[in-house]
Amino acid sequence: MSPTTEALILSRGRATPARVRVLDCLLRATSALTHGELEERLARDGTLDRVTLYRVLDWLVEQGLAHKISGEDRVWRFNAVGREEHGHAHFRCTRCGQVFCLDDLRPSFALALPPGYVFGSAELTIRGLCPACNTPRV
Amino acid sequence: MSPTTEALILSRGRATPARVRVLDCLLRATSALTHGELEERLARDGTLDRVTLYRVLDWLVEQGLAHKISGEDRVWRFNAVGREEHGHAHFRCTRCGQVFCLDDLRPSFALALPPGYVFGSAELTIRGLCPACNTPRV
DNA sequence: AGTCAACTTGCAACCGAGTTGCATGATAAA
DNA sequence: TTTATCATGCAACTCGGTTGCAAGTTGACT
Ligand SMILES: [Mn+2]
Ligand SMILES: [Mn+2]
Ligand SMILES: [Zn+2]
Ligand SMILES: [Zn+2]
Repeated sequence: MSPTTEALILSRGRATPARVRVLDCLLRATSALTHGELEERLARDGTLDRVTLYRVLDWLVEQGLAHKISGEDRVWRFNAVGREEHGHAHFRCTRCGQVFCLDDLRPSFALALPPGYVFGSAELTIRGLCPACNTPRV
Repeated sequence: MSPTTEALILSRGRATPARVRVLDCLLRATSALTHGELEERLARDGTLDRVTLYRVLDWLVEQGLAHKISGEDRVWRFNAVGREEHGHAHFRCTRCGQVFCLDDLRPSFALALPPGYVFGSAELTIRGLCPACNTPRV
């Protein structure tokens, strides 16, 4: 819909309606979305096949326009990738289950791996309460 | 089998053959094991129902004798818990897929959460090459 | 424009890790 | 020994995700 979304996709391949709709939805979201959540939101303005949605998501990840987060509920969550490559720090709310990307939180760890291990990359997940779930009781 | 394993379980409940066999297998393992890997290893000395294995694993986790690790392949991996509560730092080999617990690696992060978020716990996963996969080419 | 290969979509069937219901077996307390 | 509680085995099920294939769309090249 929005021209920026379409331009983003065009820079990587064919800007099909499905791709534009999905990326648009991801860009608008404030937290990472599951396939099911996307399906629900997209259904509000037309139909989109389950499998097509899976394939569009895979394609977006492949193209670096989105990334997917694995969680404890065996469900992938997807998030549009901003201009900057982030440090993959994520926040999982233990109350509502939502997952937020902490884009500008680049954690610094001091770690010494046991001998023989070769460091590749690190992924940090914080568990706790998100702002919405952290409302003081009335 | 080993008396220590049986004692460990007895301290938490009934030491059934299935529980002893499973925990014994976990204690002997050098990396975290999937349900499938356990099934395979346990099959070598007798039969054990798939569902029973799932339930035994749940029970061990519930009792604090094991803990489970979620990964990118949507498969739980289980690991016996030593005496000390570890800091949940894990190493996932990007070549062989094995997951190792870095028990004595207690990473220190410097992180500042955005306002509104309440810190609960942190989980750190390192990706890279495990010692076995890091053999220099001959 | 017209042709054709490459890509995209939809549908149905499938996969596999994990779960549930229920009947049967073992165990421990009363 | 009776009885309630817990553990096991089997079948059927759930559910997120994948695969095969036929039909539709796109775009490059005559
Ligand atoms: Mn992220
Ligand atoms: Mn661990
Ligand atoms: Zn929340
Ligand atoms: Zn390895």
